[in-house]
Amino acid sequence: MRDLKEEILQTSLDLFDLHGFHGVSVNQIVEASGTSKGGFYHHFQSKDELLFVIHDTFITYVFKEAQAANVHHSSPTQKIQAIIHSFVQVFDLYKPHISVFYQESTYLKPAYKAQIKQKRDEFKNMIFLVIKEGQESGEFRRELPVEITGMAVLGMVNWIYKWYKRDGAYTIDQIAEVFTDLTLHFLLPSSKSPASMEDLLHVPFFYDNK
Amino acid sequence: MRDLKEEILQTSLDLFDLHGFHGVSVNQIVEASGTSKGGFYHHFQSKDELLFVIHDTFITYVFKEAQAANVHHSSPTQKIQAIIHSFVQVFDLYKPHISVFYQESTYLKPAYKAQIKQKRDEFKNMIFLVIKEGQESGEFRRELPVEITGMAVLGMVNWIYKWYKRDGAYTIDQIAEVFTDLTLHFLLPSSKSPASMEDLLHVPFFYDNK
DNA sequence: GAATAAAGACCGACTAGTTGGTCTGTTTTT
DNA sequence: AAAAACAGACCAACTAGTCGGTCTTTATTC
Repeated sequence: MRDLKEEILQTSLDLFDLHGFHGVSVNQIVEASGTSKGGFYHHFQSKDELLFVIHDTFITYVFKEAQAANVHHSSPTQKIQAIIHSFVQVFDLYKPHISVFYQESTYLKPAYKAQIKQKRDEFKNMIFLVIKEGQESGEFRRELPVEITGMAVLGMVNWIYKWYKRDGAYTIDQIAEVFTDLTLHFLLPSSKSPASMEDLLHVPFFYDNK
Repeated sequence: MRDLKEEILQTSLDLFDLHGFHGVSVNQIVEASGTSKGGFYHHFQSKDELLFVIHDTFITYVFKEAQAANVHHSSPTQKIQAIIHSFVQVFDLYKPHISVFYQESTYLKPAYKAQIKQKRDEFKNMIFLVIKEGQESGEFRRELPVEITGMAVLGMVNWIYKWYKRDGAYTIDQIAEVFTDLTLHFLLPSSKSPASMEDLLHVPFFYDNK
């Protein structure tokens, strides 16, 4: 009656998050999920397929979220704000998936790796496009090279998985707000930046810096 | 006559970079280095020690560089500029080390892991301190929470290892300049930002954006 | 400087344990 | 009754690491 496949996924997700893909054997997964080798291989062709499913679940979600943010807003500033915000939120929702995604993608079999890479690139290009769009409309600083700037944003956000903890000093919302603040500060021309920022950022918890 | 230990290090570094720590067996290392099991275990106590040496080499270097930058400059703005610049350069010098450092640290044995973590934390704290110093002196925006802002900088730079390639579209110097530009743009108060920036950033290759 | 001794560098067959995966059989659901 | 869901003993391949032995370099003595 219980969904064994889901059980295996959750269990292995937690184990991989703790010990890495190669730090966990199929036997360990099987034991921790309260099943058997037979149970495992009934639902997954191989350990590698399990790894792929984890990757795919996550990247598919992120991409759809970004796409929604892209469609529902008109100005590049609003778009990048929405993308960063939803993207950062993901790190609270999908923490274990993400750890696996960024730590273990090396070990994906070529056929799987290619699929993941494609979706990942699409997401990356969406961010690049928004930046370019913003530059062309004159909202964003034209001096910035799109790729480097885009990778800066991606790096800043992606790195969250290395340090974010639910019970840490900052909530995921606070992180999202600061990161959008930082991003807009380097994207928007300095003249525009301070004045119009006040409308966008409702500076919630910042004043506790003594 | 050749330095076998160094040969093993370089070879395994390249192999780990390509296939990950667990994707490469000691036998493969031994074969690719043109030596034997005996040769390997004469120089390294275990495969785990090899992993540690790679980690330690890199983090020790980075920390010393940052420390130097910290001492040789007085103002926080100059410090953060120097730190980012030298830090980004490292990604050209130590690419394989860094891949291993960020991908495989999960697999360090506890005793080794503790050592690395300490050095890594020291480096992180140096960046936090510079930001805090800048806020206290009034150079940097006081609204920003130190930790989140610091992790943004770290993430932005650290992520380089995922995408930088020597024969890519941008040199490591270009990346370093853009990243310091971005960082100063969100650290410095908006009023200061544009005017004083022109002195700091000699905007070299930016005008090729059509 | 030749002879000898000692230490370090290196070799490779071997082992004990673990790994992902299979296969036959049983139970449970449709 | 047939098909899907699961169990668990089993296996071949591979793993990190060992160990007795050899070669090469260095130190010491005559």
